[in-house]
Amino acid sequence: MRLVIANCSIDYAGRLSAHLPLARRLLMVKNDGSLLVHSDGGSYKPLNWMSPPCTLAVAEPDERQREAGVVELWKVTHQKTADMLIVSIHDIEHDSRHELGVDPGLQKDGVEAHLQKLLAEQIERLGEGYSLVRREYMTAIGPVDILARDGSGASVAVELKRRGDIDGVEQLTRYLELMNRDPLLAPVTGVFAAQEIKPQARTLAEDRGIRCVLLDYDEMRGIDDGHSRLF
Amino acid sequence: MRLVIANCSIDYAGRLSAHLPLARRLLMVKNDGSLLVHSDGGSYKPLNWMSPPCTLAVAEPDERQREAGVVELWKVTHQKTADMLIVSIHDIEHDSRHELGVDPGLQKDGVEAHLQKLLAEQIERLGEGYSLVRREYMTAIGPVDILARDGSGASVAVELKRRGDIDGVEQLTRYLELMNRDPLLAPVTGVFAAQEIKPQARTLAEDRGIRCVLLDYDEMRGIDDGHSRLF
DNA sequence: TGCTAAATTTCGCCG
DNA sequence: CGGCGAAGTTTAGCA
Repeated sequence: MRLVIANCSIDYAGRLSAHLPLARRLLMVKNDGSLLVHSDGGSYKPLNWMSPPCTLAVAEPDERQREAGVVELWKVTHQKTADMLIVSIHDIEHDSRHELGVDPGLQKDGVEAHLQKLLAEQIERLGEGYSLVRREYMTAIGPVDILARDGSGASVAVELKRRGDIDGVEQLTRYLELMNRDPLLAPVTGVFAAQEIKPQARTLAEDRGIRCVLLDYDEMRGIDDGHSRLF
Repeated sequence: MRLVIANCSIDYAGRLSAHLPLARRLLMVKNDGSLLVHSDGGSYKPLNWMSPPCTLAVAEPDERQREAGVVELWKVTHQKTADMLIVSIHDIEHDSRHELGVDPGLQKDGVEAHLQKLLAEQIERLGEGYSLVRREYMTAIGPVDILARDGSGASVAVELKRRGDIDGVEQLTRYLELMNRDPLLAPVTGVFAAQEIKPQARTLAEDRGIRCVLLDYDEMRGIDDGHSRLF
């Protein structure tokens, strides 16, 4: 990600035409080439933007533009739609680059995060003698929703979903493969827990020795009594 | 605006509950206290955010959090809705502040910016002998949409709107008052041009000696033939 | 992959 | 200021 604070004016031509007069703004260039133009107010919506897939090209300002004070021209063009965003930069106050990596992404929820908390508290739902190690157990490829131990003390990795789909099984499989290479954890077994598990996902999971557990959200919330919160 | 690049995890509790696992992200704190959390991909929508009006408070992590690697805690709370966003910062890579000032705002348009270009090209629509001086003529209180000269060489300030309302007349009035104090420009007359002019706006404009001109977008575009673009 | 409907929607217009 | 509807909508779920 590249962050630029600059005096700039902006023209957009695409599904509509729009213009931003000269002012100091934040230009956020994401790794995929997409651009967001933010002011110091308003909501989360940028003043203007270009969605991926798109490419940013830096052009030389022509003489007329240079006379007008333009020192750099950015042309951001969309691959398919031919939308174009032109940033006329007059003055750069700040310019920095940062490696952010791929984001693990939002665990959104009217349910899922809560479900995770509930299952952590009611870990015995997975079986007699189960105990919680921790939620969001970090691995090199991302956090495992819940790490637990079964009655015999063996590690159990739990993948939690509201709707249990193939993707979730694949995800858990990757975690298990990685964790079973760690002698301190191995052997690690897997539990795929969800409110609803698609037949395909169940078949795949059981074929890989992953146990499927259906969770009753209302019942779990009933026990929890709803008094507790995330904080 | 404050820009922070940090390793952080984020919890949101409000209209829903959501969690962002630990990862490197951009935290954008706007002047109104609102917060945007961006990753290096996706669209213009942040991973998470808090809309204004809200306040950001920095808290000390407790012992358990400190052990988990949290060096700073941000609590962003919404004034009315009691929504809360908690940013657990593990590591700050970058932290900078920037004064951006108030943004003049987007001149959006399926029409207006295009209309401005078209009228600039077809300035004779305002009357015999009219000539364009320039679009976006800058004044101390903002840019006048179009500055032109009439057949006699007198300055004409044009305010352009899609829907001509009282506000537009007031705006043009302010420009006219300012410009008429400039001996190089004065006397400056005003033209209020729009696709549609509200009766109240027309009355006010004509009362102030401002001429109203109705623009036919399709007709103007027809003459322009659609071959030209903003660039 | 294409559609359908919700969104922590945001934004603008109209009363 | 509240309601209604569109958005360069975006996003998520489902066939």
